[in-house]
Amino acid sequence: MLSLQFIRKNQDMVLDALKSKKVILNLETILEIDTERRDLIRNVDDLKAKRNKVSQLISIKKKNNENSDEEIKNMRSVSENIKRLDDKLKKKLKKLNSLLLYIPNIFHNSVPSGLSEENNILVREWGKKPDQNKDYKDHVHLCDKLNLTDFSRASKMSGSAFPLYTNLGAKLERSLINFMLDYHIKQHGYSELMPPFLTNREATTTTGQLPKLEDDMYYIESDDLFCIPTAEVPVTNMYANEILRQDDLPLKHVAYSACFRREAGSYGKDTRGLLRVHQFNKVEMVNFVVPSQSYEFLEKLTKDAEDILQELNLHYRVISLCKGDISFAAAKCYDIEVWSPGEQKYLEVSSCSNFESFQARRGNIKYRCNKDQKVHFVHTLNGSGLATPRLMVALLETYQNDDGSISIPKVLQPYMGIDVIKK
RNA sequence: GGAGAGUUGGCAGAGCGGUAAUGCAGCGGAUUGCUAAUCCGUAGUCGGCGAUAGUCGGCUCCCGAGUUCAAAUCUCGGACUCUCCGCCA
Repeated sequence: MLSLQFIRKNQDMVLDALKSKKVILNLETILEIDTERRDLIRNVDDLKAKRNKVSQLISIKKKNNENSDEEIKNMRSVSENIKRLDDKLKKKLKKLNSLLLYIPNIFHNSVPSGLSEENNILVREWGKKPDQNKDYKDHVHLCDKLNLTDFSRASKMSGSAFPLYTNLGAKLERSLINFMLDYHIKQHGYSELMPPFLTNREATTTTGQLPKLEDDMYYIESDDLFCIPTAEVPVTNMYANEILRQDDLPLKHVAYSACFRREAGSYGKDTRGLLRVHQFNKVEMVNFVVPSQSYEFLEKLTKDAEDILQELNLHYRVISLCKGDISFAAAKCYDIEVWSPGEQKYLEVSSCSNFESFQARRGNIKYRCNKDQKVHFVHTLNGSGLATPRLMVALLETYQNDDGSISIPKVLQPYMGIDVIKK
């Protein structure tokens, strides 16, 4: 959410964000309602000031046993007017707020222009593509041969695109999660959380999934709760409606969660195996920081995610998303894509974003500044570190051997207890 | 699912129809000056005027509705926390 004051003063930036993020919304309407709002506030505040003054007077007269019938009579009509205007104001505010929730975040000035994927900028690459002459089997083939997943049986209980990991596949999944958690905690100083996987409407609005993306969420109607699409939702809301101490910042949390996405509208795209699934596991990093430092932390957070791929020795690249590719709530975003030898393409395994004060404003997350003792919104950031399905794809494919077995990377061996998966 | 208790400014805690005591902490200032004491100021938010400093006003005692000239205080509805009972992993 942006402040009305900001919108009033920076209409061009807001229009750019609306256009780039493909949000259809009439800014004029919002500004008109805002003007009406301010007029109403002025009127009703004047009346209330009058009421307060006269009430004071009545109180004094009563104490002195003086008659105040005249004042009381006058105040009756004043109060009626106040009520009328307050109702009107409340309706305006409600309408205004519902519109404001649809305004996307504005861009940081380093975000590349352009509306499509091709305009994303390659920031860096790490490692090398594995030997291009080798005959790489894809992960579906490998999982099948080594009994690591069982999609056809999963469909019996949940339908398509819900993974069922089996045997060493399940253990590998668990190992990846534990390795990543342990690594971020030990090497990067994160504190661990295990959050609820269902969140209410309010919390889901804070992070920006609602109201715009409700169709992409799994929803439990009887309790008005949403299955989280990422641990970002519960973790970011941890400090909702709180004023944090500046000395407590930065707060860096890492959390494992299952993630649920309906992927409405993306049927037929990347449907094979683990490439796009409705439920997956992810280790998520969330930062709460002082505004002046948030872009430093975005770089750091992205490196934290990259470290996992480096430890696993997997080839990847980092790209800076252009205006048209950045999500609704983000001001700037890096995607990390790992190389899949089986697919012969890069797969997104992490998205690291700075939301600046966008989520903080929606969730009312503030801190008290040491210097001036005033209260300001924090900046929130988050990034996957990492999501497992595509990581597993790249891992299995990259580490496959000619005899059909799969070597286990060194860092995972303590978790797996073996160094190779074979038939 | 049933019963009870509670929710007040960063924290603690009074007030129970006349417009938020007090204590502590933090921050700012004053004063005295021997590792401290004392005193003063200091919540958030929205709006008006003002270039800024500032200043004036509104709102805010968990949320919402109601009664009243006036609600932290009374009535109704709801959320959350704690305790007990029931059921269940």
